Amino acid sequence: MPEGPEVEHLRRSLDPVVVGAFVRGVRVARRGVISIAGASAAGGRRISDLDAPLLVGSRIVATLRHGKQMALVADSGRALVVQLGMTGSVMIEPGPPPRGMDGKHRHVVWTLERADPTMPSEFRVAFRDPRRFGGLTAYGSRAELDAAWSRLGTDGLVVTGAQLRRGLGSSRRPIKAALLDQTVVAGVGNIYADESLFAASIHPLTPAGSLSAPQVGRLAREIRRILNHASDAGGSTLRDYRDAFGQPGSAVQLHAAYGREGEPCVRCKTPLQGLRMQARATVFCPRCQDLSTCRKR
DNA sequence: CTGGTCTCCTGATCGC
DNA sequence: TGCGATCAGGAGACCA
Repeated sequence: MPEGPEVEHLRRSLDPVVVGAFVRGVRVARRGVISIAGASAAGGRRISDLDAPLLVGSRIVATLRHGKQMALVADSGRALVVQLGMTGSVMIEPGPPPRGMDGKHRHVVWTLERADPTMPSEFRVAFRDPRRFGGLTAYGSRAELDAAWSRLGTDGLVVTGAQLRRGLGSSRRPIKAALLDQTVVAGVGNIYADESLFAASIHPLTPAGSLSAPQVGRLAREIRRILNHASDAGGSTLRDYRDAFGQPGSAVQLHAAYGREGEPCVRCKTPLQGLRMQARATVFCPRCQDLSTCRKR
């Protein structure tokens, strides 16, 4: 499932193709995936009213990312945020539309054009999301986008110990639940929460506010390291994730905890344990991540 | 305010 | 071979 590293890698693969491109048109197959910031859902809007929010008639000047959200910024000042949810993808389509299953659930398809010898002058960019946990949110200005992103926690690829400590506060909820909260730290999802806690030797059920400053510092360091490493490896492709060119990522090979329940810990060979938290699979090493050693308060 | 649970949604996989 | 049940989970709604 796409988390910060997958979205970052998608952004990197998309950036050189879309920045500088002109948005000639858009086809909206499912209005429900679009929302307009500060307004009601786009469901009742006329399709033509969605042209400007979807950046038609403007040129894309930048791609940005915060946490699991990616934004396309246009020279009109507008910004469009893409959230991939579970199964979302943004794909560049230089040729004919994909057939079969890959051609289904393409909810929004833009036509872009650019003067570039490496691409046809006109190509499509498709937002596809079978399960529809993702969607598009249109912002009228960069300031609105910044305001929305300021309500999220610091991005996980750059989060410091002090910032993470501030985000965790004195909460007694399990540290893993806190890491999944995007207002605490943005971009950490189920996979990288497990990986980070494993790397920092912290049990997922440890009350967040009971961690010592050095423990939180180490956790922040591991989050940064793991998210950046995974981004460079192209993200974790379990099943659905692909970059803008349809390529899977190889970061699954880096996983030491996620998806390895019952397998030996890479550090101490103890079989990894599993539990469910908030209906999410959680894997940890009962020896390396011992709950009893956490600081009591 | 906080933290837990429910809900959305479809494709892959499993058991019979 | 077919088919129903189960599972995957991000994020916001909802509730105690």
